[in-house]
This record gives sequence, structure tokens and C-alpha cells, in this order.
Amino acid sequence: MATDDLMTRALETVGDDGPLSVEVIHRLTDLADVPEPMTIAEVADLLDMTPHTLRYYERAGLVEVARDRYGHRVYDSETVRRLVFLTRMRLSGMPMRDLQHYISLVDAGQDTVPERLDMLLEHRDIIRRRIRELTLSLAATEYKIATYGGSTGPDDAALDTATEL
Amino acid sequence: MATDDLMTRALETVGDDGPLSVEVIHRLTDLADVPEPMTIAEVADLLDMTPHTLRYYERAGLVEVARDRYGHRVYDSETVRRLVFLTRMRLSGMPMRDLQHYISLVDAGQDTVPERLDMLLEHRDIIRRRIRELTLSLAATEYKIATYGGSTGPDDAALDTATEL
DNA sequence: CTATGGCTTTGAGCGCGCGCGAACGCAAAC
DNA sequence: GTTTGCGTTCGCGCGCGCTCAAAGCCATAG
Repeated sequence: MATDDLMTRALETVGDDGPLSVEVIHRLTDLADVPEPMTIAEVADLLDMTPHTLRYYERAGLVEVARDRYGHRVYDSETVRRLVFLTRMRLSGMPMRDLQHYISLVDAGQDTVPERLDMLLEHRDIIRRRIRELTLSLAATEYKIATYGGSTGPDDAALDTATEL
Repeated sequence: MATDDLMTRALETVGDDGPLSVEVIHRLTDLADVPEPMTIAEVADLLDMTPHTLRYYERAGLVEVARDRYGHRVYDSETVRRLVFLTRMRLSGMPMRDLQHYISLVDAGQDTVPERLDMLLEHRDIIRRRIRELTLSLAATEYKIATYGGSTGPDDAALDTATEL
């Protein structure tokens, strides 16, 4: 279990086409099973990223991380939750620049809630469009796979070589 | 219509959650409404890419393009179809390297059909996984949006600032 | 009690995938 | 004639993260 990242666990939980209930979302963010103060290696393992990337995020101002008496980073659950959020946003295509902006809004206090909401709404639309694009590409790919398989006639042979689709 | 790319047209055709029938796929690849020999600008417009990128693909060995007596590129429907295919694969995440390999297989003749099929199957799985990832991120984003909106209680307020999710 | 290996720290620099920009010339079209 | 659009080449730029180097602390092993 230690080597699984959150997304992998989530996908296993959900299955190929299961419903995405609120409960699933909750389970996703249920971090009770991880130790409270985490090392950089543990967090990296949890989020399926390298320590390098975590330090990179920190330099980029996305998180602040406390240190122990040896200067080693100590991640509390608060920070880990933020990193989970950030990772998810990155994975769904939000650029670093936008993440930095979002975090700056969070740090700026409650007045920025509307703007944060706007960012989330816009990002939601981007994800939706991306899903539609991919669904289309998936359909096209499956179509091509199907015609490849059943290629017997001249037309189908043409499809093969002619790179139709 | 000239400024629309294929994907945009396709998405408009499909709508937000319509079924992806074979007919839709056919309509997608119905290039009858484009002139037979196309210039680089026309193809770029059709595929929503720049002439630069088209020349780049050509240099990369993905297509061979004939020239007219002025040295200008002349794209026949065959080449355009290949470019449509390549663009779709790129958009759905296939790296240039794999596209180059695929094209080399196409050029190598019918013996490579099984390997091409393998590539397509693998790519199909990648797209599927990507869609599931995005679906999950979408659900998480929508969940966060919902909690942002209805933040009245103390727990919800904590969600706001604590970057939960 | 060293030592060997394994983790951490910082900083600077590199690399990849993908494509764009700039500079320049030539032919056609207004 | 000047503007437009295409041609080529060289090099750059971006986003993102990794590599490399030099050094410190800890634990287990001899």
C-alpha cells in the first residue's frame, strides 16, 4: 500500500465506470491512515512524486513546510491536504502559474473566495472540455481498431494503409 | 466555418453528453467539403495548427508533402487524412516518438498491421485511464465548488481555507 | 568505535517534448 | 512597386521537473 499513489487507489476504488458519489470523494481525501508528521519521502510516495518535485513546489511558494531540528522537512496533515489538492489540479492540467495565483488568493484571506470560486469554475469547464475531447479521440481510436480487425474488403484495406481517421 | 478546427466542430456536433455513434465518427472524418489540393495555410486552419507545426511534422517524417512548381507544399486528401489522424493522436496524448514509430510501421507495409494494432490498443487504454483520472478530478473540483458555495457552518469554513481536497 | 550506506539539505544547471520567432529570399497579386 | 504568402534555417522559449554536486546527520554492521 505504501507505494500506491492516491489516484491509483481512487481508480481502483471507483472501477471503470462506477458512479462518482460524494462518498467516494470523501474516501479519496480520507488521510486518516497516514502518519501525522510525514517526511518528504513519505509524502512523495503518497502523492507518487519525487522529493525533488516537492521541494520544487515549495520553492514555487505553493506550500510552506516546517523543519525539524536537523533541518529536515516535516509535513503536517494540513500541508499534505494542500498538496493533495495541488497535485490533483496539476494532474487535471492546471498550470503552475495558476496554482501559484490560487494559493496567493488563499493566503490573502476570505475576501478572495469569489475569485477562487471563479478559478475553480473555469477549471471545471476546462476539465469537461478535455474529457469530451478525449472521449472523441477514444471513439475514433476504437473505431480504427474495429476496422483494423475486420479488414477483409478493399475499402477496409484502404483504411489500413490510408491512415483514414 | 473556415476558422473552426475539426475538434471544435466535432464537439459542437456531439454536444455535452450525446452518444458517440459510428455515424458521428464518420461525419468527423468526412472531408468532402474541403478542396482537394490544399495549401499549408488551409490545412493549418482545418487542423487548428500553425504552418510551422505542419512543416515540423513533415521534417519529423510523419508525412511527405508534394510541391508545386514554386516549391510550395500541396496537400492531397490522403495526406490531410493522415494529418487528421496524427493530430487526433497527438491531442489525445501520444508522443511524437510513438507517432513516428507508427508511421514507420505504416510505411513498412501490411506485415506490421498486428504491431500497429497493439499500439492502438495500448493507446486506447491510456486514453481510458486519462478519462477516468479527469473524471475523478472533475468530481473533486465540483465537490469543492459545492462546498465553497454553501459554506455556512464551521466545518465548511474550514474546508475553504484549509484547502481540503 | 569507526564505517558504510542511506537519508536529508541547498543551489545551479540541464533536459525533454513541442513548437514558435526572427530573418531572409522569391514568386504572385493588387 | 509594395504587399502578401510561401519557402528555409537557426535558434530560442516555455513548462515542468530532474540531475548533479557538495555536504550533514543517522543507523546498523563490522
